[in-house]
Amino acid sequence: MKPHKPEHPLVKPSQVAKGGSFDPLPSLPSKTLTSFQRESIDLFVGAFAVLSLPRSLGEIYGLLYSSEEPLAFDDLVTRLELSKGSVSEGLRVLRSLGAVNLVPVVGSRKDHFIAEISLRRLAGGYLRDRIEPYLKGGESRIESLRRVDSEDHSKQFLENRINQLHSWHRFFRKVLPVFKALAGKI
Amino acid sequence: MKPHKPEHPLVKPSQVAKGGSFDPLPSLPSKTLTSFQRESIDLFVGAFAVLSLPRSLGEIYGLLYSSEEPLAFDDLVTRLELSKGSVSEGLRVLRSLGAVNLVPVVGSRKDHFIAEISLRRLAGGYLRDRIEPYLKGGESRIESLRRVDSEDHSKQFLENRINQLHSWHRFFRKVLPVFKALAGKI
DNA sequence: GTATTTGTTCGATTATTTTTGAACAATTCG
DNA sequence: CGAATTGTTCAAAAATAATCGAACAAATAC
Repeated sequence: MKPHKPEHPLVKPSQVAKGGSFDPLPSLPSKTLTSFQRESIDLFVGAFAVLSLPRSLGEIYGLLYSSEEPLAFDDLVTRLELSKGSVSEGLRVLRSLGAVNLVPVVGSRKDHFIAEISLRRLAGGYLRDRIEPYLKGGESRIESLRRVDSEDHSKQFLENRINQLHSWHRFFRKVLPVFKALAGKI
Repeated sequence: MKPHKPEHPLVKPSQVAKGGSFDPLPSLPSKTLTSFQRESIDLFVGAFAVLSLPRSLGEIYGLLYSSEEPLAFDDLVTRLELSKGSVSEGLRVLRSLGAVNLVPVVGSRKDHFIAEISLRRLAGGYLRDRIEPYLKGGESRIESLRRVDSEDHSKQFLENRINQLHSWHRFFRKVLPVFKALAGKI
């Protein structure tokens, strides 16, 4: 059956890669930010959205990335106009991903943060936390498929599918390290 | 400052790569499904979750993947116990991603669907729809950063950052095709 | 010790996404 | 032409996720 109406959006707004279209983002905090910082935040909010990571993470990373000096917790709260809760949580996740590092600043007892700028480490953290755990468990899952008996399926079909799953699995296990290695060259 | 309490989950449930842990998924439809189908659905729901794609998409793809014959719209509705709306929308997205194909079935006027099983096409569709648009626009965005004047930033710092963004951008533009090509070899 | 600063926690609120279901449109059947 | 089948649409509900903010804890300062 044909569609009643011609078209319809394909991806959800938060995942839309707003690339060339410079349509105004849902209003970014502007006060006390340089235009470089504003544009960077914008850029990273978009990049994080591609990975389905929340906007606040993109804002925090973007501001740190575009700041010459380490920023304190409090700077993030005031400049991004985020709540302390969001910043605390955001930093926790970013740090666990290895995207943000805590640095000591002499003469201050506040924590200070800088953006990790090694692509290798950025990509590595993301893959480690978000992709690899799934791949890791996949092995045994696929193996357990071999142990289901045919029921309604032809032996042939089952074997083809399971073999394919295996080879997909091997593929990703092989390619991720290659990807990381390449990222290390940047 | 140190955390008050030791730990806390790191990623949201929907993104958790439930790998080795065979904890029961939030209840899957079981009626009329073979155990191979149930396990496959489970597997793909997890894989789709890694990409932050909704559970219903994983279920639909998983069932098609593990079905020997093409399935009609209606089969999906009844076997997965999803609403017609969800299946319609799910198929629309999966088709647009190139993950599901419409096939003719003689003697039936219903639409019938099969899973795309070429990794090359699967990955290609995802990258094309979700990643490439962002990369595409990135070019001009980064270029426009060059035109902001220094304000508070040192010339040096700005240049470093912008050059790095450029090289990241080049990296991804180069690596994605390589990835696709590799996926084509499977 | 008491106060202040700094950051975390967590329940509540808001925002977003996903799913449902009923109305509707298109197509084929008789 | 109706009637039946097949699938789409879209508003509303449900589910999930993100953010806020007040209460709290830890560490240092005084």
